[in-house]
Amino acid sequence: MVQRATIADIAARLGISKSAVSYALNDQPGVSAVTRERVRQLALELGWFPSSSARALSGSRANVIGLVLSRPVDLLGVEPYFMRFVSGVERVLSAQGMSLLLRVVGDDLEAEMDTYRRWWGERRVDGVILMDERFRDPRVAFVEEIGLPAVILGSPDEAASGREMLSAVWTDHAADVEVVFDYLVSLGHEHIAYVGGPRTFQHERRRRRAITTFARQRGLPQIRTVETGYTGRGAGECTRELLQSDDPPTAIAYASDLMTTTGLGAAAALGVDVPSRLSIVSWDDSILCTISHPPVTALSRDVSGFGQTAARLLLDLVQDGRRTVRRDVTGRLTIRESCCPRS
Amino acid sequence: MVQRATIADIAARLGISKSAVSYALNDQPGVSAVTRERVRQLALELGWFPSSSARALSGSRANVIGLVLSRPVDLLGVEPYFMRFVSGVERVLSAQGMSLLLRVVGDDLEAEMDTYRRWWGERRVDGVILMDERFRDPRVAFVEEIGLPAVILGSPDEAASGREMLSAVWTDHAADVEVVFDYLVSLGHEHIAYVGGPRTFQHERRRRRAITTFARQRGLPQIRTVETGYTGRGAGECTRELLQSDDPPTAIAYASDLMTTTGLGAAAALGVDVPSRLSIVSWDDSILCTISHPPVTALSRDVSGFGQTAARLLLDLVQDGRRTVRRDVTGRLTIRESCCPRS
DNA sequence: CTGAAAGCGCTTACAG
DNA sequence: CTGAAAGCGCTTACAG
Repeated sequence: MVQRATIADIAARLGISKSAVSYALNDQPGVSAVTRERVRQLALELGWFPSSSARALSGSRANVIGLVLSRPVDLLGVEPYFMRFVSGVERVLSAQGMSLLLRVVGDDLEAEMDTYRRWWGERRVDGVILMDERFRDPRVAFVEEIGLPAVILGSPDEAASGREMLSAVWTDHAADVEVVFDYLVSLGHEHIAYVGGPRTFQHERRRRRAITTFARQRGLPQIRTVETGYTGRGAGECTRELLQSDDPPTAIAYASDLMTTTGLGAAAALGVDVPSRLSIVSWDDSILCTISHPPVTALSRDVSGFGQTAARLLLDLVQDGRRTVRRDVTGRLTIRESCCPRS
Repeated sequence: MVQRATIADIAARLGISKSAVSYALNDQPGVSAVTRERVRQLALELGWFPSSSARALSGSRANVIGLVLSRPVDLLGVEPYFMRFVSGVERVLSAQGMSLLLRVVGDDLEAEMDTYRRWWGERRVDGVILMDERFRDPRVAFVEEIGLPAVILGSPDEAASGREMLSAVWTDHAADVEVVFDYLVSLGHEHIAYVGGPRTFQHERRRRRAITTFARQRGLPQIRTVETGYTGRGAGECTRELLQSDDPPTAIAYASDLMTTTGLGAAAALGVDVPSRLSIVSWDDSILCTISHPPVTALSRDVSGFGQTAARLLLDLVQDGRRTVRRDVTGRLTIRESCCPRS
């Protein structure tokens, strides 16, 4: 095992003070160009890296960002969304020499908040990203109370207003709804169902409200929304019920790829052909939509880019105290083979 | 923002020394039961948590484990394997008050090793898990050289022998091969193809070798193996080629769920019915196998449990210096609807 | 059982 | 431009 060098080693070998070494290594004024160069050279030779804990202790910044995934583990494994998001976050962080601390808890906001309390108490993270804003989200007041900088993925009005250390990235659900429903309506569909996730998620509530508004404005009373869990199972059951009802929809939009795929399976099991008898759209696009049969038309969004944006806003917040409320880009519809004009 | 308390605060409020506080909080002898209790009580009231960096600096352990995922980001997002593994690792760590540092790099072993060098240099992690042993894996010698404790997911003989700070969890590929191929052979299949990933992965090489051995021992020369990338695309192309060859297989086993799903699609596109004309088995089981049509018979393994085992071995290594080489449990076949007797 | 002190490896005013 | 010193919040021998 190679002994890891410290600035004291470098200082000793060069016959200068530790402070000079520190200044040289941190691009601070106070050292001659020659000394600076010699220090750097030796640091490189010795394979020196600054001790993260020593730096954190004196600099009072951990250079670590925390992310808690509070969803059922099964879901995390199978829903591509999370890994795509994480990789976007990670990309921005590692480019800045920062790290990502990851914690997986079941669907449990209390455990999530406990984690924040602990991380922040231990000075382990500089800030966190709050995924999936909930209805009356207790996390917002909580992070504010303990003073933990955060970025929430959700609405600016309820979340970020008046908060000191909270930024937000929000999605314009009305715009997304127009993209999806305009398309289906343009194909002649009037009877359209949206199979969504639980109302405990703020984005589900907003999407639903936008759908209702859309339906009223366009005079399409047959548009309806259905609530289920974010599980394949739930989406399958909903699909079955919808298709077996007296007045089945001719088009269904699902909140996630996973739900879409199961919905597709349920339709197939009932002998309802997609797309000739039923058009299907997924509100989220991933390879699942590509490999299913038929490939599914989906609202594509850059989830990794979303993660990058969230990470950047958080860095702005913890590094410069800059609060931001940013609107995420609206999704684009990727047309595949799961929709056709109403027969 | 609440000011975070330190042991100095507690000591001052109680009129005792910092060391007494430290001993009390760490269950060390040297404090009376009464003092200990008063300290604990106050720490609780003040919401005190030990500063992780201060602890790491004096205790010389970071209490953090590192995990680098070096796979194409697209793959990570869509292959359930990684998140399942990560959640297993995370579970063991968080139960011990340890944290997981996650880094996502493209398919790039150099970048992975750079990350280790930096993490270790910065004393940021106590050890790492090396996923997916490669053929002539450069990481093994590397972590040994820099003195970084590690657990490798791979073979014991080439990897761990003689290494000081390397544990291993290995898989008995011959046993897995028997499970899968015995089943297919029992259905009357003789002409079976294995569509696997790149030979740069040690587990692919071992699996292949085990398949070849199996074929020779059973006198089944028509069993063959094909190599492609771990992408849906590659598996689709392989499937097409196999099915359009002069002598197409009657059964195909795929290395991953994702490949299986694409393979299924390719067969459907060619009008080859599964299972009546082609039986399909996936070497990895996840919900993808459940939601596909037909649902796919798969080798089920407890990926999360695998992650837990890896994490435990790593903790044994960094906490007690205990090296272990453990064999992972053999997979069980979950029968679904993608196989039937050869017609 | 208790306290004063050194040390972990840095950063950063403060004097020269 | 350079060095000696204090401090970040802990842990841990070492004296009492």
